[in-house]
Amino acid sequence: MTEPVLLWLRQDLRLHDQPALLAAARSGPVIPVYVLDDESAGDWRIGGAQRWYLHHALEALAASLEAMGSRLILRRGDAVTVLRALLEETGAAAIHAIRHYEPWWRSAEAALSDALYLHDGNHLARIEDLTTGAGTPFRVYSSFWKALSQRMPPDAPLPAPNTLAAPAKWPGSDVLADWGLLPKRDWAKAFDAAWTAGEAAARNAVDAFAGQVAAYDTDRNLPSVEGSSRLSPHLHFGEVSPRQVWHALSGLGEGVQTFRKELAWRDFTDGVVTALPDYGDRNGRPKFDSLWRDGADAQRDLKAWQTGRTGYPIVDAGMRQLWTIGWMHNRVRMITASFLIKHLLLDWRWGERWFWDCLVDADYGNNSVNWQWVAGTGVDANMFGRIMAPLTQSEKFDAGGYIRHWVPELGGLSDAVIHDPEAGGCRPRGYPVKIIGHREARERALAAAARMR
DNA sequence: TTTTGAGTTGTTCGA
DNA sequence: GTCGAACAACTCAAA
Repeated sequence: MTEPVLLWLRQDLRLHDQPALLAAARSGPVIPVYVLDDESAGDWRIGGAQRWYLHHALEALAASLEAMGSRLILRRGDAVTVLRALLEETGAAAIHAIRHYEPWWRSAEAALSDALYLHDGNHLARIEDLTTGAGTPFRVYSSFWKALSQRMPPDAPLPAPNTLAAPAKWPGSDVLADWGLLPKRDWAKAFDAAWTAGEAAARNAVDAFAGQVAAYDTDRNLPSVEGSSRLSPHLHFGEVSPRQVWHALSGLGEGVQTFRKELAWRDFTDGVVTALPDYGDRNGRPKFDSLWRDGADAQRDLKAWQTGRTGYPIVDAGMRQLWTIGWMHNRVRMITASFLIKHLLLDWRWGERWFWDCLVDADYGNNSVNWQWVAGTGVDANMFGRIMAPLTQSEKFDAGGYIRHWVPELGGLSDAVIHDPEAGGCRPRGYPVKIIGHREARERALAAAARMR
């Protein structure tokens, strides 16, 4: 009997197009392992919403593996320590895993390098292959896309293995329910209705989106329309790979190119955080370090933003959607983020942390890069002085239906007044007045930025 | 090294 | 109400 190998699963919870799984299967008996690691990542350990998702994703993956006569071994602790112990315990010859680019995973991979075989599978291309003429990583998306395009399409997705040999003896496993991943807050019901985790569900989501992608160009910007892909949690947990998505959408019309450009952002942002590992914690441009408000008033404003009580309907709708289903429409993410940073003049990291805890799709690269982009503090940044006008955006992208759905106090208002009830002379019961006026907020932010310069 | 052109997602103002 | 121009401004990528 040959020695078994460990298959270390992280954000790649699938059986199809899983090169680490295929390589492991070819080498002999396979012990699939998921390690719940709340230590390596420090403050970036997975947040509450993702724990809910992870619970269901692991449940689905374990069922698929069991259908193949295999198992999913669950362990908890620092990943390097746990895997070293498992190598010892099982006599496994090696670990196979898909490469990930979060800084804590890169450290763990380096620490295990003598036993670890890394495979590329969660990106459209190898990050290190995409560099500028000078050999440095891209900091500007459009240039990155140009370089990536030349390497597209990605290779065809790989099949799932037919069989998976079991080891002579299975190591012990934690019981998933004992991990306490399901939240104490009363989230579960709305989450259940919004998301189905698992590889099969991910495939269904891709199929459903394939039917809509032709209209993606216009519909993705309309919060009231289901025009975005809703694939982000599936992609984050690797229930589907980006190249599977790329190929599944081939030849489906104009919107495909636009969507693929969005898909490529995952690759781009992982390149940025590979070059700048603390990008989630540190301003890309240090001069912004002292721009933000602090103190009790700032905390009160943060709370109003988090709970969707700013008096700006589009902002409040977004924040309540986030809290309720662990996800927010992309355009509204921009509007709410810009509002926190510029209208409330609060540190973007406060918002980033909130998103990290609340989003089922929170990705270290995407979250950091996009917050810094909106804030204007980063590489490839928007200018700070470009302040989104929430009321204009709400009207322009026709968010009336979206607001009525997520802000029940405004459910009875017509499109004519819903974007700005105050200006329309409406004072709906229980809905707060604006926390700050748009013009006033804009002038305050611009003045603060001018002082900084 | 220097220069040049261009940059995910806008807003406001005034004609 | 609609439209185009002005806005403000810094860094990156490539020639």
